[in-house]
Amino acid sequence: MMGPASRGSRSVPTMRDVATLAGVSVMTVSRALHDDPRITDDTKNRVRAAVQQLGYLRNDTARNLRIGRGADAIGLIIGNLANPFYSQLALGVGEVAEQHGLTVMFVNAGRDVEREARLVTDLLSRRVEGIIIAPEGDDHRHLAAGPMRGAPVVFVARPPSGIAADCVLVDDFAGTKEATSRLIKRGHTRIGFVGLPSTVWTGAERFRGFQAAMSEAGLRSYKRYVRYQESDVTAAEKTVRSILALATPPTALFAANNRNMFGALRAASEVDPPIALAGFDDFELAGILALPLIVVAYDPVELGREAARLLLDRVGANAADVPPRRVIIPTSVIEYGPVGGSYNLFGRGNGGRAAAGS
Amino acid sequence: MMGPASRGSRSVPTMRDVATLAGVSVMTVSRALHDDPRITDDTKNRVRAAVQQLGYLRNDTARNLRIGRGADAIGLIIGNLANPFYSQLALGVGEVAEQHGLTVMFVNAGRDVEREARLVTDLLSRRVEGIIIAPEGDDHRHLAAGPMRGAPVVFVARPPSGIAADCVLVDDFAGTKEATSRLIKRGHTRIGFVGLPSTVWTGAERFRGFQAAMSEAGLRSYKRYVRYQESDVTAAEKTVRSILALATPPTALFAANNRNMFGALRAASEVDPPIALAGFDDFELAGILALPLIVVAYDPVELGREAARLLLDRVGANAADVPPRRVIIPTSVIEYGPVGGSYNLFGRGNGGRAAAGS
DNA sequence: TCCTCCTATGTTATCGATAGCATAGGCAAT
DNA sequence: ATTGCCTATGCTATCGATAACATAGGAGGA
Repeated sequence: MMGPASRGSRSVPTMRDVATLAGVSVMTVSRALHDDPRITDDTKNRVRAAVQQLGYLRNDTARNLRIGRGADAIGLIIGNLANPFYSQLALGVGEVAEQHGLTVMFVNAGRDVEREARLVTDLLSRRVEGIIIAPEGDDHRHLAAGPMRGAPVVFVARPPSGIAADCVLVDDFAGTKEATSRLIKRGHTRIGFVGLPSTVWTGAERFRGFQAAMSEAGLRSYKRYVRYQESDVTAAEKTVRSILALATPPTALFAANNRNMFGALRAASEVDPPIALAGFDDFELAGILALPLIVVAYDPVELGREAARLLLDRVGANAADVPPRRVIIPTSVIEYGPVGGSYNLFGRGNGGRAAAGS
Repeated sequence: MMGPASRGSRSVPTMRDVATLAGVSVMTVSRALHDDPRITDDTKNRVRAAVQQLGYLRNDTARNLRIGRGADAIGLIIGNLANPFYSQLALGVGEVAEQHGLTVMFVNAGRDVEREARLVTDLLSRRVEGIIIAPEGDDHRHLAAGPMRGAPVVFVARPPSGIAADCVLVDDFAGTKEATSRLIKRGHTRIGFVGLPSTVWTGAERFRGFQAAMSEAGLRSYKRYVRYQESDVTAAEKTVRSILALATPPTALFAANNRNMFGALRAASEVDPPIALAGFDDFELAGILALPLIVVAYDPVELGREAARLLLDRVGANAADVPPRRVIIPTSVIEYGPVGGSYNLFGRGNGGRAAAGS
């Protein structure tokens, strides 16, 4: 039985323990484990045997402190991981980080700037090499060089405002404009827009793209079909339902992100004939839906990779001289659905045939 | 201009710098920052002013070393974050971790056990408090108490084999059995199964549930409709297409996870009348698809939360005496689509009406 | 007035690993 | 044989923060 000294402390073996067991000094252990050529093979073997026997594992906390490194990690502050955009982004970041022997410390972004600032200082206290962030508001003072203590920061999806920093953006404007134009080309004139809060840069940019396409086509009376809201499927569904209930409903809608698109799809599944939809973010089932569908596609994973690359580029190197860089991830417009012509889609009106096998 | 001494090292201020500026000792700074009641308000203010002026931030690496803690983080080793199952799991883990002031270090699981073992030791070197893992194969020796150096480990989605450890599982068997029974109740007798490799526990369990339902109904000749494969949408699509091309195709299919379900949906969208589908994992657009659809739903976020709870329960406490626990996340079966009756779904045969607004 | 006690602060040792310098022992050269 | 050098290993200080112990100086009691 163990005395009170054992309360919770599993007392991991240290290098000193290895040294004692191997009958050498700690420094010799350190050198042996780094395969220093000055250490005899015989000694190395004794050390390695002791390491095996004790199950010794280097304490990176101590090591990092001594060699002046941080935690060998990068911080990632993003929104809801349940949103595929963010999870794919995280995937890309993790991929590149691993190639550099770094781990990713991820934390969920706060709703408010204050919380976000706390997360930032927390990560900096943990001595991450830098931070990748999809910031919430447009007040980015807590991400300026001062508060960041010189650690690099990369903005994703939204550009820094008021401070100089690298960022990776999606071509929101061009993508939205092109997709909207395609709707117009298909003959739609009454087009609605289910947008994000205009305080979100992405939301503003996408709306700008929408406006540009409409203006160029000479369409001006779309304001009553425009809505802004949070990224929430249920809320979007409600919003779209209200738009569709107007006396003269639009014949097409642009959804500003995948949350809004899903909400729109739910609401649109109730109207006949189906409304045409366009929206930002591709999704897996896009190809099998029986309604005119246009999506603005891009690669969120690549966005994450690029952000990590920009960040790591500044880590270690004296990159303070390099001016802020801005990488734009290109978008492409994909037209799914009936218009493509060759798809064999799920059909309306076969509800009665449901229990096909019965 | 800066001399060569400035190469890359941003030289963050230390507690010593603060002490010097405030005209006190480092210990006084430490106490002041911990709001020790023995320190004069006057001194505290001087210290705080110095902290402000220098932008000092506590070095948690040093602190953790001294107080004998690890990195205040938990390791998360999971499969592809692009799979919503994993990203939601990660969300739940992060949620609970944050409540305990811990961050999550996540790394992508390896394809092979060897890589996985490397990731584990790497995380342990970084002194995480414990590890949550969705292991790849069924050889879990690298996760035994020895290699884990006594750090707790929690298995998610798959139980530990050959070692004692906590785990959180989904009720794969019951969920699959119930969903399959519902298909049978709807009159299907020729039911296929698009499964995972049988080496994956989840895959085996779900197949067992499928078999149980079929046996109970006296259905025995389903073997030719059973396939196993990797979790890949494209591969699943191909597989399902080949099943549907059989002389006597099944009238219903069970897809063992969301990847297979999506592949099945793609393939099934090409046949008429639509095949009935059932599958593991709910998905957002399930409610608007015009085919008989049954899903086994559960909460992956809660699975992550529960795993984190189990892990944290063993951290710090002398929980070595607590025997391994097994938590089962319940499933529920949801029937979507035409059979429900009240849904107004996308319809077949309106392909020509596509450009509705034109 | 002197001595105690308390209070605010300082000193030292420590966490575990590692850089830099120090040293013992062997071998070669003179 | 003695000097000198080289090689394998050891010793000490250090990274930054903190626990444990130490101390100066003032307040209060006799």
